[in-house]
Amino acid sequence: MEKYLSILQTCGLFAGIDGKQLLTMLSCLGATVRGYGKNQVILSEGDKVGRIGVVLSGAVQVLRVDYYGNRSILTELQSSQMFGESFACTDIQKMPVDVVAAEQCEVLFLDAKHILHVCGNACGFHNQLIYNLMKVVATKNLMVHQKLEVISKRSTREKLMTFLMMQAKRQNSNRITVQFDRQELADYLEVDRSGLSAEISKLRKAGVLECRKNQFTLLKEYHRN
Amino acid sequence: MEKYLSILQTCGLFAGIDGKQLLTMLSCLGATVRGYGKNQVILSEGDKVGRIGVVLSGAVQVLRVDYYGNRSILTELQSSQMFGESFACTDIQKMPVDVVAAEQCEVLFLDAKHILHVCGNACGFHNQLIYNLMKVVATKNLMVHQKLEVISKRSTREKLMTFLMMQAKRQNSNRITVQFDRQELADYLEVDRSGLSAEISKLRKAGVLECRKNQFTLLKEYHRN
DNA sequence: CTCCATTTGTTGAATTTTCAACATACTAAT
DNA sequence: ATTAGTATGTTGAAAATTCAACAAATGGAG
Repeated sequence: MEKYLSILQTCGLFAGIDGKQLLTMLSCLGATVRGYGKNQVILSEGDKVGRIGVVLSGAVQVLRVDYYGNRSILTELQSSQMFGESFACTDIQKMPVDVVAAEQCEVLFLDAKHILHVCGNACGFHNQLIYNLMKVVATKNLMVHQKLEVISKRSTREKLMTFLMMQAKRQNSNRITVQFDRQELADYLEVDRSGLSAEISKLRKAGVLECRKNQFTLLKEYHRN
Repeated sequence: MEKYLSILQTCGLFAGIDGKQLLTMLSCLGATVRGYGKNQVILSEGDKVGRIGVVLSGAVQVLRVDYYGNRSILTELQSSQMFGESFACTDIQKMPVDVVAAEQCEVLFLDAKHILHVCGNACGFHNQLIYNLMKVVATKNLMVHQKLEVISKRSTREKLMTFLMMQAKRQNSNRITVQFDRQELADYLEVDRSGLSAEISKLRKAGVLECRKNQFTLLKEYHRN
């Protein structure tokens, strides 16, 4: 586990917990590590809720696929980010989403019940852990809200621009590196891929943005119309 | 405060805390109560985050209004439900949404920092409170996910049917009472009101549902096409 | 370098949504 | 009961999205 220590220390769940104690906790929390290849399914919709995942390397996507196979990407998580925690903290039994490897990756799993319910060993950091978990869940909540703000927009153009401006703010730059390819971006924005490409073209011609592959640059203040 | 006791005891934040202790806590948490008339703004986008609201009576709506005045209703909260807690638990400073009285209502406000950070009085229930708060936040997360699932659908019909089936499941009946009027339902589903009305008509003619005012009845198993 | 496979861009037709305007139904108050 | 005001339903035209099919560009593998 030691080789994962540095990445785990940047995980919100373990904030304020030093390395030595973290290692002790891991066994207490039933930690296991597993690797996945690109597109491999990590958790399926309907799976039993109960394990919390921490991305150690690579990236995973949280998504939903409906009856007709329409893929909806909820979020992409990079290393040190968690998944499953929000569901593990509620009373639901089954995962409402899929988690899939966006690329080759390693995932650490923890038993949620060991975090939520104080264990016999009385390891003193439970309160810290629960406090941290709450912050993680709240922050996730904020992320979902942001996604909601994006796809609440009615047109492809507004969705794209809202998304890009949000990313620009987050990355604090007008040059934005998007973690999605076109199809994935369309599946994140809940729009048609070809329509998205067409819209990008228009915005480029209008001088609103530049785009090379998945590198976008916002050129001027965007006023909707 | 005593007259609100029974409603507060059904609030997730105070689960497992008995009435007497609850009353003691309230003053410790800086509780205040205020009433609002219909459509009155309770919190505005941009307001300082920090107070957690509990609906004591009536109902409130959490919504966002964009540049062009398009209203997007995120959720409606009934008595004993909370708002603001997810934002108070993160590091953001400003509310990203509005909270408005859906009807005449009373709201109890608590200071978030008193819940998050142990107070000098060392009231013993802080851990319980934080644990409860985590569950509330996680459950809210689930709600946002459900809304996301609804508006991820591409067409008005799919959005409506997904919403209705979700409500039917929740209310455990094919007869669904929707808490929104048409315009509000449209603003929740992120679609055009008249288009929504037209779609309801079609579904009614197709024998999929009945609808009288805000009472919907699902008539047969719905298979998309 | 060439070839193959994948990704991205383009286009027009079909579908759907939105918009605007109006008709009808409903509610509450006088 | 009448009326004013609001909510809901209907319609056609305009706008936007989706779909399908293909063209162009990209990126690896051999």
